[in-house]
Amino acid sequence: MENRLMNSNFIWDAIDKDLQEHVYDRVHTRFPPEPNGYLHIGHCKALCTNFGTAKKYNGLVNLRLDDTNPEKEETHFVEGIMDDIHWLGFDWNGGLYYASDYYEKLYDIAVDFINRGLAYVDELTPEQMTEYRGTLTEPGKNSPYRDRPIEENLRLFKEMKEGKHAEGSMILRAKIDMAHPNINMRDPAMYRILFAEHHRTGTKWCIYPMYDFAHPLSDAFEHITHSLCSLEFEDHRPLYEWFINNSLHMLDGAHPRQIEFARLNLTNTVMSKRYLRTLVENGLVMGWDDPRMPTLVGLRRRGYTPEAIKDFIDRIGLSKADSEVDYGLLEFCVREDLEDKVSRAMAVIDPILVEFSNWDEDKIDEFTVNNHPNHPEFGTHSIKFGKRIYIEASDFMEEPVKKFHRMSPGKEVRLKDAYIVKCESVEKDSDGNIIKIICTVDLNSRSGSEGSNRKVKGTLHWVNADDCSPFEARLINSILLDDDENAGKDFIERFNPDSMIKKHGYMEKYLDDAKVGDKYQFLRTGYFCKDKDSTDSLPVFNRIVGLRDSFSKALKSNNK
RNA sequence: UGGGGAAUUGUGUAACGGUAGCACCUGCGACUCUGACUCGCAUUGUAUGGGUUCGAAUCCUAUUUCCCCAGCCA
Repeated sequence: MENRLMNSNFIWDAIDKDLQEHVYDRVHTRFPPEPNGYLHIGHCKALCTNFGTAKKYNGLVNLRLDDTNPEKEETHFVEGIMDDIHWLGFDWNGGLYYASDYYEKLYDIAVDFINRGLAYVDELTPEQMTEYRGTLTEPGKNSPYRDRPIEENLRLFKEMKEGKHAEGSMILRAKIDMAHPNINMRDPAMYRILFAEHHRTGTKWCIYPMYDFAHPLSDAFEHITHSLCSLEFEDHRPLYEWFINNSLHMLDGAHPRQIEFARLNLTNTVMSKRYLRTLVENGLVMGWDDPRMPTLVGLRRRGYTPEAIKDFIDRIGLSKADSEVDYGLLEFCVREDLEDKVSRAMAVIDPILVEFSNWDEDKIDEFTVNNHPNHPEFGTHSIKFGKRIYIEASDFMEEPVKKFHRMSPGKEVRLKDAYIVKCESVEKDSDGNIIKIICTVDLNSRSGSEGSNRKVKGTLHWVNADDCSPFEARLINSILLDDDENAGKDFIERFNPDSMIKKHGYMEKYLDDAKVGDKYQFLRTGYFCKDKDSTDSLPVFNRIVGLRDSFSKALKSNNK
């Protein structure tokens, strides 16, 4: 399925050309997440692009944890990232690396830069730095420390490393051009002082390299050929080249090429780590793996499959144009993948009681039903039919709208795999709420018999009231309110209080055997996945995605 | 207002001077013991103005709009 639809894209065109012109004779990519959170669907595009490209060219791909900021990074995120990548079905055949593995090497290169007058220790305060940087339209100006002697730079940088200077008191900067039209080239920081504990190197270091310095050199150390990243790094590319070109004598010939592509945006989805973190930390969701979260662990818990996600990434293509993909495409991919993979079963989410007036109290009929309508190899299971059943409350209307092919007074409807029944009357409580629907069963219409062959408008799913299990259905909606009314509000205020609706319903006994993670299609209501919150007495099922529903769509457009 | 990018149907993406295609969405129909699946049909597009050419989404030119950059984050 991988790369099934992606016939070409501008990156592969560029690589083809590189190979043809012998700029490179192999392809080696890397996926460099920062371990400061869990991977989300947005990372997935970068992930699939780097892993998929390596695979297409029979090349290698490295996993590199870009851990140059000790203040944000944690080991359990590293583990989570590796677990997610494996879950997707990828493996880093080029090896596992950490930017922190290169601290020593990077330090040596930094010293070499100082020796060649390409870097200096600056003692401007952060505020002064900003001021000296200039603006988008005005050039910056040189720091008074810019031309201090090499020996002094060497001594100061060493002292920085030895912890002799306070955080923020000095930094190492590349000496490029304070008047450069590209702000990234105005003497960018290479090292800052941070007395923080690093998840891998502990307190060994108190100076840490910046992304712009560490990343290109890490690529070079690992002999990466194509460094595929997102568009916001496009104007860092000159810097990327600068660091590499000025380190060539310290490298063994490797010269990676950075190519940028547009990142994934999805409708009704926030992908900023900051917001996801806020949701977790404020307890608005149950954790990084909450089924509402666009994280891979969240999508996985909800029931999305790796195949569906990878197919989605293939379908959205790769380009440099900013875009926003309709979430419906992801849902389509999930449905398409699950369609031929999971068994069907019946569960009523919003139950209403139906009683049959012409059915004896103790009479029970039993049916053998297919687990999948198009795949006999999925086997069968049995269901029991008795005097009382539950149907979906929305499948009954006392005064039906037009084209309502469901239950209403005087009309016949088929109960899936059982009988054709007719609604005779309803019982209401003192407030006028329907508490029971009275039906008659057409005894000649038993499923499988000749009498069952006649056509009736609708077929409903149901469960036997005396032979079913209670369960909790979690219906998942958009995690934030994204309508015009909420557009300008703070993220927290935009959290959708109805993002997860819990319903108590009844399911057929067949589903008692489901294990956490098992997926089913609940007939007519959608695909569901058993959640880890399940208990022995109350199984919990997340709705992965609903079925396509042309009836409710038609209803909506009629009402407009 | 500096620099770097991008504009093809509702959405996403192809077409690399020669029939604007594909997928999703949407609509209509067939089928159906899931209003699902499946199948068939259909609608809608080259940001704008000039130019080159037999021929332009593609080349030139002038505009317009949108995105990114002023962390000691990545």
